[in-house]
Amino acid sequence: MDPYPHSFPGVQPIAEVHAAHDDLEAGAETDARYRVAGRLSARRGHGKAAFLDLVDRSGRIQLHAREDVIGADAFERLTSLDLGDLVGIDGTAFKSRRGELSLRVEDFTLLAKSLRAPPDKFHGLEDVETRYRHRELDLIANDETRELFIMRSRVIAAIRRFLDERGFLEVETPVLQPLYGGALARPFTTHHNALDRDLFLRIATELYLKRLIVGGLERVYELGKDFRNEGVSQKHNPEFTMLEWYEAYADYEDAARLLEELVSEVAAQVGYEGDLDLTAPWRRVTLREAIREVTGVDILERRGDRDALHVAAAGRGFELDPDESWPKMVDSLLSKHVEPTLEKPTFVKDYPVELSPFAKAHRSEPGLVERWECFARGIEIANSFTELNDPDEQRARFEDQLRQTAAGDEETQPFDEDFLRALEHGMPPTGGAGLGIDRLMMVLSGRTSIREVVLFPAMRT
RNA sequence: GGGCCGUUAGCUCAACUGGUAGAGCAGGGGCCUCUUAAGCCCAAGGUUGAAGGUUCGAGUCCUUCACGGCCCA
Repeated sequence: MDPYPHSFPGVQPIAEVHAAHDDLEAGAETDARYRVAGRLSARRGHGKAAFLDLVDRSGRIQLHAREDVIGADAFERLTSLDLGDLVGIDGTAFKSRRGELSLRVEDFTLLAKSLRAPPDKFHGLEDVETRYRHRELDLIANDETRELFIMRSRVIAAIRRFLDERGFLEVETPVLQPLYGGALARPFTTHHNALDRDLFLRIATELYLKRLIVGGLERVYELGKDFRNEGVSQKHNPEFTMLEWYEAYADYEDAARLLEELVSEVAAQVGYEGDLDLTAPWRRVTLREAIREVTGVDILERRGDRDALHVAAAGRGFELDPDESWPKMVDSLLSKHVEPTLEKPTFVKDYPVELSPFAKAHRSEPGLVERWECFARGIEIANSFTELNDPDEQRARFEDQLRQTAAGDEETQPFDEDFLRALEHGMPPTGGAGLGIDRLMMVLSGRTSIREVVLFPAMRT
């Protein structure tokens, strides 16, 4: 018997076999023959007969092997297979006396030998470290893990479908960039040998995508990996999947409507069964109001006055670092005290300009920009602006970032002359947004760690 | 970066105040033709995360390190 044959054509998903015989009565036989393949997950021997469980991506089915059906020699070979072996089965459907749909084995083929012991058939694989480092074992042993990553794939496919149907073009922009930008984060650096120059792994796709809006592509999106050189946590993996889209002639309100529609439709398509109500419209609240609700502090009454804000927050029992700038204090109040309380999907809108170097000034609120962040289950999942398209204003924002860099801030925005030059050709009014796909998966799956929704999360060595 | 907890057989877990490291599953040998965590009998399976230390004696106590989890920054 060849332990590693080359192929096994004509396999049907196990779920289809179940679907075809849903209403068969216990003890009933059929003439329906199927070819299935998968991994052997359990065996219950009974001398000259045996029950085996076979698992494929779609599900599990019981096999019944009888010596009087396949002959003594084949029976011996089948029952001496190890749990974990990959086998192909030809068999006839029937329902056992206890009502379990099964295949009576008529022929079988070893498709690949497993040389290592599989995880415990009952407890599965529980050791978290092993689950992350050897995800293949997690997928073999734990149905929930397999279902989660199948759902992730379906979510991503549904997102693409949603955007494609609305006239968005999927594009690809550089991952290796001479200058990083589009977010406030530290980049990974790498080196191009032939050019003998350092390059950065992108931290966002924002600036290139807006250059495509300048170029007249009108509606674009990119769904791919960004890289940020920061610590790992339950919410952060150094490489993560981000969707960004930009829509000409739209603003941040349009982007909010698109996001809530996208998420509610995608959730429905993948059969979301969690307890969050994701149907649009979602709650909208200004940043000022959100912070006031939770802390009682009015940030705008103390606009730009970090001492006054510090005192006001301390008076309400919220300690802030007195050396931080006013906008950083606002960010602290938001991320430490407000964000964790936002369970239901919520748009928090209208941010201080200092935190948002690419957002357009608010049409009616001085000192604020048209920006929202969207939160759910206590974490940020998306971020959006009415895009700043005035090149002179953008230049001033870059210059302000340079001053913050000089003051020692490591998460600032480098000056991007190519991007400014593009804006100088004229960018239409544009609404843009970024949606963290890993974060979205946390929300949809109810997982509290990003590592649970990333196939191979970053691990130490 | 700090605090707490964890790391024992391939997997899931035991081992009291320091006293010969055990079990179930998986794997091996046998019995068993409707079981489903099948059952029964037999045998085997270990550098207790690593390195030091205390002790007559360390899985257990101490120190350092590695990796992971949770909480905090």
